[in-house]
Amino acid sequence: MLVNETKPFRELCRENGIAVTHQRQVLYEVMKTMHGHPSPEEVYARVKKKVPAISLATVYKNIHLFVESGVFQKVSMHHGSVRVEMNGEPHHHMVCSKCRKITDIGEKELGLVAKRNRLPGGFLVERYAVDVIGVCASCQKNSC
Amino acid sequence: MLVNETKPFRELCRENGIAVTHQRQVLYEVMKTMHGHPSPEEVYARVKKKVPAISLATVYKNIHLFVESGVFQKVSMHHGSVRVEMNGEPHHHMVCSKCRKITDIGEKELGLVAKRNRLPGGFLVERYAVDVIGVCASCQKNSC
DNA sequence: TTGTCGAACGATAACTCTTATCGTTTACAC
DNA sequence: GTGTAAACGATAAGAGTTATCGTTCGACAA
Repeated sequence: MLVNETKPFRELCRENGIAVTHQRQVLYEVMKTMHGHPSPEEVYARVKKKVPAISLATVYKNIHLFVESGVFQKVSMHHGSVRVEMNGEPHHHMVCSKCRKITDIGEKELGLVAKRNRLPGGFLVERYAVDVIGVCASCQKNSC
Repeated sequence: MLVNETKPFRELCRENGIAVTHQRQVLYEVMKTMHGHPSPEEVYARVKKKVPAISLATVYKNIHLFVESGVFQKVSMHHGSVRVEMNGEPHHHMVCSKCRKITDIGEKELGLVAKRNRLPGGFLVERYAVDVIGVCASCQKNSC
């Protein structure tokens, strides 16, 4: 499900059976450069600079397409709205309970082990999504 | 933050500085009997049977109160809406990627270890919230 | 290159979930 | 009992997202 970063966009579309449109391509290029966990609105604002006539609906529709195709991932925790992430590496999230900010943490740095393929009840594991809830360094200083 | 199950509701309110109202009490009693991860609408439907005149806004307001007081927990992942849970034991969630159903799994059954108090960047850990994404037994059978 | 057709687009209405507002009612302290 | 602040119910408003629909555009065959 990981994306070959060097694969041209045109080929990526063919694989997923979707058309190559100007809007779609710009959206993809812009999203690739965005870090963190942008909301659809944030993506929209960025893309609008390059394609001023683009519609918010188009942004939503294509974000769904990209997520369904496995090009980007959806993050739906601890936010009021849907977020996407372009980080293809296995990682988890540190969520600050004060400022709500979310930071990525690599699977190795987190150091959780003991992964299994099956869990009680016959649940077949695909992946673990770990949110570490706590207080970020900045909020500890400011004691906000 | 864990709730003493035998503590009367009146005392619980006094501790948190909130008034004891009929609606509040019924809401609390009803929620205590609900399992899984009900939405505010589901809670509302249940409470309405006992207090037909209750307003959805009151349900929302009191759910917030209960969550802020630590009486119940909020679950905000992988759902389109806010969910609450009354399970006071430390546990995590198995999320089926096919049917979106969420099942609790105890911390011990999950078997993850290596918890730390500090993470890179000085992040101070309060707790881990683990979502195991995969396919539930029922969806494996039905291959839906 | 051109023509055809279905997919994608933009604009915007509609929908869902949640919160805010406000006049009325109720709990609690005195 | 009485006064006051909190809580209530009804409902409007707001945010985020999706659906609708008429128009435009990309893909593919001729």
